[in-house]
Parts: sequence; structure tokens; C-alpha cells
Amino acid sequence: MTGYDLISYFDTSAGFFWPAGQAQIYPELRRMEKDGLLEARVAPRGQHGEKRIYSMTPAGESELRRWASEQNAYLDRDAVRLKCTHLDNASPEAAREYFEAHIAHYALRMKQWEERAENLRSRRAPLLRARLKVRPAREHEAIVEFKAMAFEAQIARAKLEIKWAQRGLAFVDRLLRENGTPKPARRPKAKAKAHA
Amino acid sequence: MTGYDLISYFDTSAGFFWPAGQAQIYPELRRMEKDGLLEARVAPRGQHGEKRIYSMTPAGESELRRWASEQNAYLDRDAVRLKCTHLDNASPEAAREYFEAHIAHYALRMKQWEERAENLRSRRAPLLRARLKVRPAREHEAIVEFKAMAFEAQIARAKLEIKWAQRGLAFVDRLLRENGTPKPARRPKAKAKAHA
DNA sequence: GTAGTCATGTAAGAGGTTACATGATTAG
DNA sequence: CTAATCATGTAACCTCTTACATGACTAC
Repeated sequence: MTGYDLISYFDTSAGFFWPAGQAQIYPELRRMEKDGLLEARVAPRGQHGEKRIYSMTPAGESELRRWASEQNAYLDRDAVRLKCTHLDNASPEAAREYFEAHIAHYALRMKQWEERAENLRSRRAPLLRARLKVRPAREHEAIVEFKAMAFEAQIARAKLEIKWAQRGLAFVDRLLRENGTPKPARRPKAKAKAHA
Repeated sequence: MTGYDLISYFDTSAGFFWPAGQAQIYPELRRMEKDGLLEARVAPRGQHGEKRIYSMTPAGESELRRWASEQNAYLDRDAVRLKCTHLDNASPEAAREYFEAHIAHYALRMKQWEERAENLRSRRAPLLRARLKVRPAREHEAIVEFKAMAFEAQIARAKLEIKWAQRGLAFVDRLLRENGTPKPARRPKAKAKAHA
């Protein structure tokens, strides 16, 4: 497909786990082409325009298999949890918003992940169908299973995050009940430069 | 404390959620000093050496409160889950290793997170004790609670990840039983350049 | 004297984000 | 003719990783 096609599919496929903007995708396609992982067929668009339709080369397919077989590098960097450990520096009201936003985020994601898992299990997802078409039937189950499993892991995690944040809300509400007086840490509005 | 002190505390405190190497920390301390968030007292080390002992300025404390109160930006980028969705490109043996490594990773982390949560709840963690000493007693509960909660979230997640990966193992083992013949995707050994 | 710890940096490069920038085609 | 969609890029900047580099102090 073209870079444009890829971008438009992205947020309902690979983008769930690896969001990427167009400023990343176009140069990356060029790099992968240069490295021999992709090849581009240049096709006309209308009278004057041109577009590049990419496909994987055998080297690209082999690199995909290599990457899929390679061990994961676990980094466990998590800005959300890091912030939690420092919520005592925020007002209880701001802490409340932290947990409320956490619930809202995972509730939204859960819906999207559930929808995606269903579209995979029922084999209705367009990109999945395209892939199944070019692979032998005996592989179909695994193709569906691994993809669905990834989303089901996220769904289970979302449930856990929501339960956890509800515990957080309960704690914050107790804090707010116990001191009617405002806590020392106030909520600043000014925005300063962010630091790592 | 000095940059060196900070680095040596890092992997048992903030480094759980934001690992960072020394090549990041020293320049960042300089930058934060330049921006007025930190100030350094230059102290001698022995006869010739020097060291910089940093402390937070009021501006630094206010930036900390601002950051703690600021909404999270959820990105949901997850290379591990992304790889899962493509495990059909690996051999069942490689997929097996994926899930085994997942279990090993979270089992190890869980132990560390549990230990940390206990050290926080029992108020034995040195950095926590130092912080409690400079804050009024009525804040102590919240200081401990927010930190412990972050680790307890991770512990719950670890349990979930392990259960999930065991489901993955069961599926892979079924695949291996069902086809005694090797699957089409073989496990390449050669290392090629990694791509985003 | 030598190994381990204390102490602090720099350089090159990879990867990612935000913003800027352009222009053709198609549907109404 | 005008708005939406198709289509592709570049530039500046920030962050992070890996590797390189130095040297003093302390305990044995």
C-alpha cells in the first residue's frame, strides 16, 4: 500500500500499540526501501501526480520474522505510575483528577480494545482478512489467536486499572472529608518548562 | 545530594518507573540548575577533588507541584504487545520463549515491587524516611499511600501478565502438539538492522 | 600498588514529536 | 469554485542510549 493508506489504517491496527505520525512514517518507508526491506512501485495519480505503492521484499519478510522471534527488551518506563508516587505534591483535588482521568482513559480504551478483539475473533477486520487470504488455512487460527490475545491482555489490564483508580478515589475522598481545611500544596496554574 | 548519590539511589526508587543512566542525569542536573530549579553547593572532595551537592530551590519545588498536578499524557506505546500481535511470524518455539520470558520478567519484577511496597508501608525505605522527617505528621499517610499504591498497581498487573502468558503457553503447546511437523516460519539467527 | 568506589563529564547517533510546507484530485 | 481527500515530504528540536573518557580517594 501507499504511505497514505498505511497512515489511515494505523490507528485501528498497529497504532494501538505503536502510535506514529506521518512525519515518522514517510521517512521510515524510504529508509526501509533503501535498506531493501521494502520495494516501491511508482504509480501515476491522475494526470500529473505520482504515488509509491510499497510491498515487502523477501529480505523484509525475513526481517519481520527475525524481529518477531527476537526477545523483548522490557523497559518498564511508566510516567503515569511515576506521577502517582508523587501525588502527595499535588492537592487532593488534583489527585482526584488524576484518578478520574485514569478511569476515563482506560474506560475509553477498553471499549476500543474490546471492539478490536471482536473484529479479530470474528475475522471481520479488513487487514486480518487480507492476511488470512495469503496464508494457508492451517495457520489461520494462530494468526487470529496471537492478535486477539494481545487485545484481551489490554482489556484485562484496563479492568484492573479502573479498579485500582477507584481505590485511589476512595482514598482521596477520605482525605478531603478528613481535612475540610485546604492542604498545604495548592494547585498552580502557571506552566513552566517540563523536565525529564 | 550529589549526582552520584542520586544515581546510586535511582534503581531502588524513581528508577522503578523511570530508569535513567548517568549520561542522562549529570547533564539534566546542570540544566535544572541553569533553569533555577536546583542549586548546587560546591564541596571539596579530599585534597583536590570537587563535588556538587544539589538541593531544590523554591522554583524547583513549585515546578514539582505543577508537574504532579498536571494531567497525564497517555501514550499506550507497548512494544511487547505489538510483538504479540505478530507472533504468527515466529516459530511456535520462539513464541514459547516469548511467553516464558514474559513470565520470568514479571515474576522478577513482582518480587521487587512487593519488597518495595513493604518497605514503604512499614516506613523503612531510607528516602521515604528522609521525606517524612521534613513534612508534618498529618501528611505522612498520604505520602506513604500514594507511593505504595503505585507499586501495588504494578504487583496486580504482574499477576495478570503472568496468568495471561500462561494462557499463551497453553496455546503454543497445543500448536506444537498438533503439528509435529515444523511450521513454515523458521527461526532465523542472523541479526539485521532494527526498524521502528 | 591495585582494585573498588566516588565523582563527573562528552560525543555520536537513533528515534520521536511538532510544526511547517506543498500540491493534485474528486465530489458537490 | 470550493472543500475534502489523496499524497508526500522537510526542519527544528528534544530525549534517550551507548560508548568513550578522566581522575581522585580508600581499603587492602
